[in-house]
Amino acid sequence: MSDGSRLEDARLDVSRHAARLFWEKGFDATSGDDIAAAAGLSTRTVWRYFRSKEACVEPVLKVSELRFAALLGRWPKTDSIDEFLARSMTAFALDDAFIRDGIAAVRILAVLDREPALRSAWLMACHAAEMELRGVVADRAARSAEDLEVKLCAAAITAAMRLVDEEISAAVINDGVKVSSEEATARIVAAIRTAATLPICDAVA
Amino acid sequence: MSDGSRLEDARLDVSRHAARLFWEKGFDATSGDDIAAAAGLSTRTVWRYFRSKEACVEPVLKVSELRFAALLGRWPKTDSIDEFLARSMTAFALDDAFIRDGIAAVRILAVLDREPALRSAWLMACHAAEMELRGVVADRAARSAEDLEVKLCAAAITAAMRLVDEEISAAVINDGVKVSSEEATARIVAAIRTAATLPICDAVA
DNA sequence: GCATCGTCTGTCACTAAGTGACATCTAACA
DNA sequence: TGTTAGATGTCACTTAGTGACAGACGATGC
Repeated sequence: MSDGSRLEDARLDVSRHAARLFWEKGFDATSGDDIAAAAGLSTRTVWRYFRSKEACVEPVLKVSELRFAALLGRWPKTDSIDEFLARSMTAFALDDAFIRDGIAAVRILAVLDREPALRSAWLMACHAAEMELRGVVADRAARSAEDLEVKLCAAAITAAMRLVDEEISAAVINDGVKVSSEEATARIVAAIRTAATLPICDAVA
Repeated sequence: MSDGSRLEDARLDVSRHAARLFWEKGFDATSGDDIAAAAGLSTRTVWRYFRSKEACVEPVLKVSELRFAALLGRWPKTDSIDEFLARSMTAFALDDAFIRDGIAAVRILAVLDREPALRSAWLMACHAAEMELRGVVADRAARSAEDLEVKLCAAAITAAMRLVDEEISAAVINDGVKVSSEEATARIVAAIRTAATLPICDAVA
């Protein structure tokens, strides 16, 4: 593993602590010193890792989105989105890290209405995922990632997935609703299908 | 004009100064004191108006988007998006405040790649516009604004418009390309048409 | 017309977010 | 084994942002 990746792992670890503290104490009541102490490193290093306190939560929000984008990057051209996710989402969603980071993310998403700083971080995480999704769309559509239609398709899909994530998180955490993995997957698939502006959801080869 | 509106006007005025300073000096090199001095009020008041330095630029980014959303709110159900904007976009785009704030926004959008704090503010502004657009979509689709399909449609349209705004801004400021009002409108219309997931772009009554 | 009230603002002192400089440590490399 | 590059902690600092208080001003009621 390269040094860059090791640093990314370190940032993700700190981000997990930040997310837990933001969830337990609230954003304003959590200090940079709190985050540093929880993560076991100096406050200076926290500010080396993150450009702002709200940015501390971005990596853990981003990692779930990027893992999902990477999963979509392994989507065979011969499969529809339904076929592919029906087959792979269960194994993907059972992954330990995914569950742990997913819970952290779901908790953060549940409080966006009253924490603009966390919404800001979430929108930045979604934007990063959108950038990754451009590659997936470009590949399936056999077009350049710089193509405006590819960018638009990726942006629309990302927006749709963000909505579903927020809805499911609010339902689960705030309203106590139980949502099965299959149901969540079905809603994600439906959202991707509805939002996709290029014909990439069915087999393309 | 109510007090609330007067305060909003004050915040917008400060935001215009902030945007100009962020553009001229860069985000990091601009202090809260700088913004306060330029706006002619105390630093304390700047922090009463905004929750963070990056949030200072949100109002001026938001106002263009919200004005456009308000314009779409006046879109007759008997018109297509093309008909309506062909008729109303010129007068709308000639509005003095729109031009001034539009230029400020375009300049900010041109530097998003190297100013994550400004991108963060821009994404928050787009999110606010998305909330307004839900009403427009709900009205045209004769559905509730709480309907997930309405939310999804508004999110996809907002994402598409954001991309076009960013592309045009980067082209105009960074690449020196000239984009006419008619051309910008045509691109916005095309983006809205492509992204809309509900049948609202043509006459609905 | 004057008193009262609510809200906004500036001042002041302060906390917390975030930074620059320097020294130390450690892993990688020759 | 020595060198180098990069990460980290410490320290002192700047800047972002806050709480408390007093004054100003417009709205309201009598």
